[in-house]
Amino acid sequence: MSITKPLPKILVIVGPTASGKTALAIKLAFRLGSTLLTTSRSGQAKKFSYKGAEIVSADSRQVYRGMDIGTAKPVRSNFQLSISNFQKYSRKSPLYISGGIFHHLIDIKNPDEDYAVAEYKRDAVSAIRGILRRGKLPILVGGTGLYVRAVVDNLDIPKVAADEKLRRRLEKEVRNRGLEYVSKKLVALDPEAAYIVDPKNPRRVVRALEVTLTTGKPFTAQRTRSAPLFDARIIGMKVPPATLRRRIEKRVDEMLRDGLVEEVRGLYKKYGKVKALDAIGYREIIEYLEGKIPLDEAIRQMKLNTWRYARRQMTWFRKSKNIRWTTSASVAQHTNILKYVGML
RNA sequence: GCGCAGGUGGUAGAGCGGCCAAUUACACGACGCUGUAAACGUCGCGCCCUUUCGGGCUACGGGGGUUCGAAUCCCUCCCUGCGCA
Repeated sequence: MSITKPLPKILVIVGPTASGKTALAIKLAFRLGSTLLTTSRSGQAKKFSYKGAEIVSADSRQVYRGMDIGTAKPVRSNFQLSISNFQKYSRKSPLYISGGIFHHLIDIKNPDEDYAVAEYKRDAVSAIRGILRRGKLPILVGGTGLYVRAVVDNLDIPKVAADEKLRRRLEKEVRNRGLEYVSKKLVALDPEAAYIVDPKNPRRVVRALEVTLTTGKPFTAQRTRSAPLFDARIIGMKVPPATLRRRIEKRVDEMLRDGLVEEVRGLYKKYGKVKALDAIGYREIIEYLEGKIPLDEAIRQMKLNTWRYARRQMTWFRKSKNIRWTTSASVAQHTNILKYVGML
């Protein structure tokens, strides 16, 4: 038995859209920061080993610049940083600050750039390590279940980048010879795939084949999981369905008022129908801009699709056994959460 | 008032004598998914019983008929849309 160093703790906040994840994260981060000031002013010893917190976003659409209103990005504040502070943080991309707290992995790509889980995992892990190095608590916040899981469960994503040409070829094969045929082809090359890859899901079958064909090794042997990198303490936001639904509808209305149509018009003009814009709020408004549906119909669909997305998110997180659910975010709850991550 | 077309499950909309608890789509519900993940996919969806197979009950505007058998045919009533008055 070797003595292993305890894993660094991180706080993870998950939950459906519009459940208030980011707001909670900012409050917690802010509280850690202010607690520090109090203790140092009184000259007492530090009560905890972190000097605050920084947020790491786990949101597949907020990574894109310009997709602001429709993704409900936290409002960016123009915070004047002192030179020394600025140098302490990343030089790679401009800092994203909201509510006085640093947010990582927001606005890091243009909508026409590819970005996927593997890249996300790499970036998130490095962001978290940076935060830990600075002696702060990393708070991973997001609704993209796969992204969160990639980091928390330390998934080994096969290092095969998307090969558009190959994908197109395989998709064509699915159309011409049928999905069943292509699925069988996969199983012939990777027998394990028979009970791991859903043979009825073209996208998953194509990806598995993509990995198998380009590496010459079975896909299923490559999607493994390594020992955890962090001691993740996960908080789940639980909101009563009726409340969540109301919030979603209200938020969609606000997005429209804030100029979503103009935002989408600009992005669509500049980038066309790129993958990043295949997102709720953008899809529907594009339909409207193309004259396919009236605006009120686009809004109706946005509300509905957001709601259904929220449902799917809840399904995704529900099955995680180690989530500690919280219904409200009172000060007492904050204290409990911080105790949970060993911050108090 | 006359003529024509209709009234089917949460909605739209098929079925037009037995294979119909009723095609399909949407909504709704449950679930899956390791490089598109706000993506992609699967299952369920009248009620009741049954582990499975299956069985029972109530249903296609109301009522009444024809028939071994009706959502489907006939009569009648009510309602809706269009045309003519």
